[in-house]
Formats: sequence, structure tokens, C-alpha cells
Amino acid sequence: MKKKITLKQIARELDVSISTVSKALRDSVEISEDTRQKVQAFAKLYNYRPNNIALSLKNRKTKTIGVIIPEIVHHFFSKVIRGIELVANKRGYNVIIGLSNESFDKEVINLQMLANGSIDGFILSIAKETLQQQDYHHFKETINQGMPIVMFDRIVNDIHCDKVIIDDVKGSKKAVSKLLSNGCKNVAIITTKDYVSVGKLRTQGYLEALEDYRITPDTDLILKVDDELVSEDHLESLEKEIEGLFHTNKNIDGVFAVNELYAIIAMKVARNLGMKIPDEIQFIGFTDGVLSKHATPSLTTVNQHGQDMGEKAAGLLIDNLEREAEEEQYTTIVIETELVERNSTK
Amino acid sequence: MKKKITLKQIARELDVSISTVSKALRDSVEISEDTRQKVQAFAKLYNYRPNNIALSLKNRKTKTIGVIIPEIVHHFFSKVIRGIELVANKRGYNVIIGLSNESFDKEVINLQMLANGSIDGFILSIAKETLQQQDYHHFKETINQGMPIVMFDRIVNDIHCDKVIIDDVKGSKKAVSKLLSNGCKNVAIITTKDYVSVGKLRTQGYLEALEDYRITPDTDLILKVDDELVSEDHLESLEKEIEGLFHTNKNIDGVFAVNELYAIIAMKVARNLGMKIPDEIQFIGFTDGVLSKHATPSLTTVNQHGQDMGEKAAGLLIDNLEREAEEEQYTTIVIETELVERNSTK
DNA sequence: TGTCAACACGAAAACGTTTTCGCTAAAAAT
DNA sequence: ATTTTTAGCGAAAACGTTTTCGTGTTGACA
Repeated sequence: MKKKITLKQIARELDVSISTVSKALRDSVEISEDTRQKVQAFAKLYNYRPNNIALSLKNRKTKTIGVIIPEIVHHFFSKVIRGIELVANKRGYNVIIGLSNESFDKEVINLQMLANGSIDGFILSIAKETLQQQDYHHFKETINQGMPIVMFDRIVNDIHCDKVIIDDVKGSKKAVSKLLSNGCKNVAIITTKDYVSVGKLRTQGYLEALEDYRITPDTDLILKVDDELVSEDHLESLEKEIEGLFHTNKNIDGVFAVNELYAIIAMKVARNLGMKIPDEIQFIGFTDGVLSKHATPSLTTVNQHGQDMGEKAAGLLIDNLEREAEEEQYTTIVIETELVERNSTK
Repeated sequence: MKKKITLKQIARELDVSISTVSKALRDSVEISEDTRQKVQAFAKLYNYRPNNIALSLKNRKTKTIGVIIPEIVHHFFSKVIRGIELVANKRGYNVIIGLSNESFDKEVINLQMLANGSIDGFILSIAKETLQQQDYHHFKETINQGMPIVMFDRIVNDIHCDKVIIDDVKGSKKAVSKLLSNGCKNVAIITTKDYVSVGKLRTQGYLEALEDYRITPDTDLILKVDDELVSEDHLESLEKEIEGLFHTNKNIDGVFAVNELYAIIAMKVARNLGMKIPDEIQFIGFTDGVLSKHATPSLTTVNQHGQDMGEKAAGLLIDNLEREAEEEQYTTIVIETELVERNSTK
């Protein structure tokens, strides 16, 4: 086992100084053709590679970006990561990930662990618990220390940083309008409690679409699911809730759900109740994932372009990192959503 | 914007030496109660945190583990990552990820990028292209340089390192036996080309199960799918192939697929052909993911316990990193698979 | 008064780089 | 023959830590 070789060792071996070795390897004109070749040959032989940590320390940048997401076993988030990784690597950066597991504490810890020099900047999406507690001091502090942050998807407005979001209102409006223009008269929405920013916005889009069609919203048709229900195996209670929705509102002929899973489960409940999809009832879900594509019937969805979001976020961050001037000009990129029509709608 | 503060700055500000500050912060007995309090108060005020990079350089370890996986938008791999992240964080390590995208070159590049001091050890699953080319010199070199590697799932036997695998043969044998004991007489398998190690092993398990039941394997019932087919939207041709399988073998009453997607698609084709699941034909897929759980009918699967694999892998690696002695004793952990029975089998 | 611990602190090395500056010797210019 | 230039190389600082090894000052004790 030959340990990694260092400049010092090469220098000693070749009986020159460390500086000479360093310069020779970087093809400096200061070094004679002779020694340059000698050093380079030796370095290649021993497979020399400069130590990244030493470089990071010297240059005071790590060429690494930290990503903190609430959950990784999740189609959307893993797509975002893929996007981030893609452009990060292309531009010579590594990606280090932290999972908050939707917990405030873990988010704070992750932020602190990485902010101590390990990375050059953050890309993150806020944990639910954090959104609920509305405590954002850790983000502010991090930014204050000169560490740039790019937020995506789950953001909060009063934090000053770059952001990549989709137009949730517009996206869900598009979806609900589709249902309405397809002839649905009684469209229900399955959404989350309001503290989840995207849930709230998507509910708003639902309401706006109804307004466009001059339909008075019926609160009975708005099902706000408590998120605890979805954690692991409480899915049955979610089913029960949706069943209740269908029972008390026999006339529902369209359902818009703020995520894929809610939509799939709703479809399942409807099917079990003997409703024909899409003839008697139509479904659209937010977020396009594997489930939608391979469900039966396949689910019409609002595609968030997760990978694109990741790419854009990484682009913003790296641009910021490599910008000379210190203009504190923050951008918010809005990614267009796209309605992916499948067989759950007419 | 107050930049991160260093020991040197604290020292200058308090008019003591750097060493004093360092010791004071670490509660050294060398330092008087007075100065200790003074320094600690100042440090807290300015929110001092030791620079990780400097520590890494000094200690010659980064407390970071590198993970290289072929793909992240993938239920199994993201579960593994979650497991890795879980125990890594618990034991004070960070996780940095690289995606090979199933490409040999990207795998090599990732390995090299991270091996230069950025991390203390690797956890990885081999890219398909690498398996195909059977070129493993980059792994060997990395290990040779003293960088430990733990391989999981897609491994190769003649590399000397820790491994975490499942017993693919046993797992698929279990699945196929289930089909046979459920009364299936003609069980088909949908598998991959042989260079994918797990595909090969799962095929072997299939054959062994048949043998146990004294059934002569029928090559017509073995469909080896070329992986190119599955990349993105070539799914239709996969459907066609499966359709062909059913057409030329009208008597198929059981299907075992080496992954979730193949199984789901096969079910879809069968349903379109008017077969009743599970009455006329039963299905089992390898790898338990979201699709299986929420498909209709829900799919019986062989659960690989991805998160568990990740946890075990991280445990192995960190144990190795923190072990004093240099005993080159490599372990292979075999994770038990579990048959998750759902509605696609009787 | 002189010796010795105990106490409190600082200097410096080390981790592995890159880079600035200086130095020496030879070559060129005067 | 003397000065200037230039080529080729090395010393040292810097990045931010931790830690070992001094070193000076005190107080106690003989």
C-alpha cells in the first residue's frame, strides 16, 4: 500500500525544494526544461494529485456546495439533486448533502456542520417543521456570515437570497382550469395545512380557477390533510378521510390533489367506490413522479421540472460564488410548470 | 456582514496568543479561570466555530464519506443514501455524493475527484458500464492508496474490500418458490442481460426454484431485456417484448421480474390482455418501491431493505476508519430479503 | 535568601499547498 | 573589467488549527 504522495516527498526524493516541485508541475517558466520533465515524470509515476483539503485551506474555498433537503426518498427531491449535481460537476464543484428529515433541529445542525468551512454555499429547501415554527434565524445568520444560500421550492419570502421556485398558484390554476374546461362541475381539492407554503399557494390557485369560472367555492370540497397522516403507514386514515369526502359530496366529478400520492390514493378510493375514471370523475395531481406515470389509469399531473430547478439553483449559486463584485442583487427564477396529460382526465 | 472569525482574530482582539485562545476554548487546565471565561465569552459573542478545513488538514481526516451511486432518481438508491446519511451523521460524518450515471468514465472521474483528500472512504455501487467492461483498476488503485471502500448491491467479487449485499439467489428463489407453491405451473422471468451481476444471480435463483419443484426450465419463459430499452421512453418496446412473451406462451400463470418496473409493466400488459390478477396470473417483483405499494393491484415484492444496507455499509466503513490496527480483514454482510406479500399473488 | 513547584501563557511546528520575494551564478551588456 | 540582466532555484509566508515544549512569574518552603 503506497500512501498518497506529497510535494514534500517528491522534493526530498528528487533533492529539490518544494517550491520547485510545485512550479515544475504547473509548468512555470521559472523552472528549467530539465527539472520540469524530471519532476513531472516522477509525479506521474507516483500518481501525484494535489491534496484538495490543503488547496481549500489555501484558497479559502472548497469548490463544494452543500445541499440540504427535507427528504431524499422522494422523486422530486432526487430529481433536483440530479440537476444540481449535473451542473455542479460540470463547473468543477462537488455536492455534499444533508437531510433535515423535515426537522427543524436537524436542519439547524446540518447548516452549522457545513457552514464551518466545509462548503462555499448552500442550496436548500425548507423543512416542514421550520415552516411551521417560522423560525428562520439560522438562515439569516448563515447569509450574514457571507455564505450564500439558494432556496428552492419551499422558500420563505422575507429571507434575502436567490430563489428558484415554480409558480404554484399558476400551476394549480392551470390544472383546475383544465378540469373545469373538461366539464367538471364539482372539483374538490386535497391539500395540506396552510403552513406548508406550497400547499397554501396551490389552494389559492384552485380558488382562482374557480373564480374564473364563476363558481363559488364550497368549503366541503376542500380537504386539508394533516401531514402526520401521510407519515409512513397512516395512509389508511388518509383513505378514510378521502372516502368521507366522496360520501358527503356525491356529486364530485373532479379532484385536484397537491401532490402525486394524494391523487393516487384518491383515485384508488374512487375506483373502489365504483366510479369510472375519467368518465365520471377526473383527477390531476401536482408533481410528476413515477407513480403518476405507471398508475392505472396513468395520472395527469403538473410537472415541476425538478431537475431543471436543480440545474438553475446550482447555476445561480455558482454564478454568485464566482462573481467578483459584491452586488447584493438577488434573483428569483420562476420555472414554468407543464401539464402532463395522461389518462385520468378526458 | 461579519465574516467568520478565526482564532487569530480573537487572539489579537483579546491581546493573548493563538494557543491561549485555542486552549481556553477547549477548557484546558493550563489556562486561568479568568482568561478562559473571557475568551469563551468573546467566542460565543462572535459565534466562533473552528474551521473544518483547517481541522481536516491538521488531522489528516475529513470526517466525510464519499458515496458514488449510478443513479439517484431511484427508490432503492435513495433509500440506501438515507441509511448512510443516518448513521454517518450519528457518528459525526458528512456525506458527499457523486453520480456515475451508469457511466464508467464518470465513475472514474468521481473516484479521482474525491480521493484527493476530500473524503476518508468510499461507499459505492458499481455502474453498469463498468460491470460490462469489467475494468476495475480504479477501485484497486484507490484501495491501494489506503482509501477504504465499501461496496453494496452491485459488487464484484475479486476486489478486496468490505461488501454489503443481499442474497440475490436466495431472494429470487424465495419469490419464485412462492409462485410455485401458490400453484403456478408456468412461471416466466423477466430479467436483464447477464453482465448485470444482480440480474444474473436472480435468474439463477429462478432456475434453482424450478429445480426444487422438478420443473425443466423453458428458455421461452426467460426474457432477458436489454437495458437500453428501459432508458427513458423506450418503455413501449419493453411492453411489446412482454406482449410477445405472453403471446407465444399462452399458458404463463406466474411472472417474476427482477425489478419493480418490469413487474409493473408486465402487470399492465397482462391486464390489457384481459388476464385476471392474481386469479389467472400472479406477479412478484424484486426490489420494493413506491410503485409496488401503490400499484393496482399492489405488487408482491422482494424487499431489499435499502436503508438497512446503507446503514450497514456506513457502519462498516466508519468502523474501518476508526479502527486502530491495520488488520486487513474484510467483511461481507448479507442482508436478508423479505417477501412483502400484496395483492398480485394469491 | 535561595530553591523549587505550580501556574499561566507563548512560540513554533505541523498538516500540504501556492506564491512572492530573494539569492546565486552565469551570461550579456557596457 | 565591471556592471547589468537573466535563468533557475530556494526560503518563507500564508491559510486555521492543535499540541508540544519551553519560559517567566509567583508563592511556598527550607
